[in-house]
Amino acid sequence: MTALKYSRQRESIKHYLMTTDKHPTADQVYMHVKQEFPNISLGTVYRNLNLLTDIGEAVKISTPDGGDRFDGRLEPHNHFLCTKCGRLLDLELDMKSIEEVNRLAAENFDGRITSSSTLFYGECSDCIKKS
Amino acid sequence: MTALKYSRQRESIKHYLMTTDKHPTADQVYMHVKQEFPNISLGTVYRNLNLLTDIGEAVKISTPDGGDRFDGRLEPHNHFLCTKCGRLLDLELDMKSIEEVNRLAAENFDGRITSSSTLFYGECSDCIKKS
DNA sequence: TTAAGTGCAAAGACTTTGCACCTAC
DNA sequence: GTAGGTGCAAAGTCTTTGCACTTAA
Repeated sequence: MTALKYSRQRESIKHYLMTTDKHPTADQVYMHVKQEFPNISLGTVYRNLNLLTDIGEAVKISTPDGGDRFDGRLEPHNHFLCTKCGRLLDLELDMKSIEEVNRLAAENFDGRITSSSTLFYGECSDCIKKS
Repeated sequence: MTALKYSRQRESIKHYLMTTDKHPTADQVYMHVKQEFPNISLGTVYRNLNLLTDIGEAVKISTPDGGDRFDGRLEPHNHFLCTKCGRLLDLELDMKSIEEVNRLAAENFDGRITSSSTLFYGECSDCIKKS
């Protein structure tokens, strides 16, 4: 049982995640928070990202390319990964649809589903324009 | 332009992926194929898993815990990750539902969605029994 | 005061790659 | 014969961790 203590670094990381839609990697978070805390270390960033994820104040998103991405948007939502440029975008799918999908999935499954996350693949509008 | 040449090692890897439902990691594939090819190297396994993935004969699944998992089942389907024991299971969701989800997602999105993969989280039946 | 957090650097886990040799075609 | 594949080991990338120091409470 370990009490959570305030830290300016953690607040800064959390604030960044909550105000960006970039789904940054740990390293991108590090680069950003470094502007405010030039001495912060990557280890601290990782520790805090994992801590925030554990207590439900951030979400970790795994993609098939490269390192994990982090998201400070906490409502259930889904993501789109552009297979051309690697950009990860929020993708709206209303709560009702998400619940419906979970319900459908649960029908023939004997475990307990608590959440789901869909990753859509394709080409983002920027990449479509360029081609 | 690089022509694909037959290799017994690659066939063995592919066969293993097609006949197991274990969603093995690269290392687990290595351990298995090693029984048939004692000298095979982990590098070869990775090279072939990536090759198979590239040509669409295997699917790479990223999860928030540990390394990527590989799947030889090619029809669109989804997965369930037990957050207790880490097991990754196939989870049925009929094609129509998948298409419906993709359609819903595409509605308010200006990119092009080509596929989707949903990862469900929760507790598997074995872990429920034990608790 | 003291448990929790930090910075740093070393270690770990996972994956890729260069190279000399081997094999399908 | 030769482009492609393999085994091996070294290198790369991403992440975690031990430790001495700092800080919130």
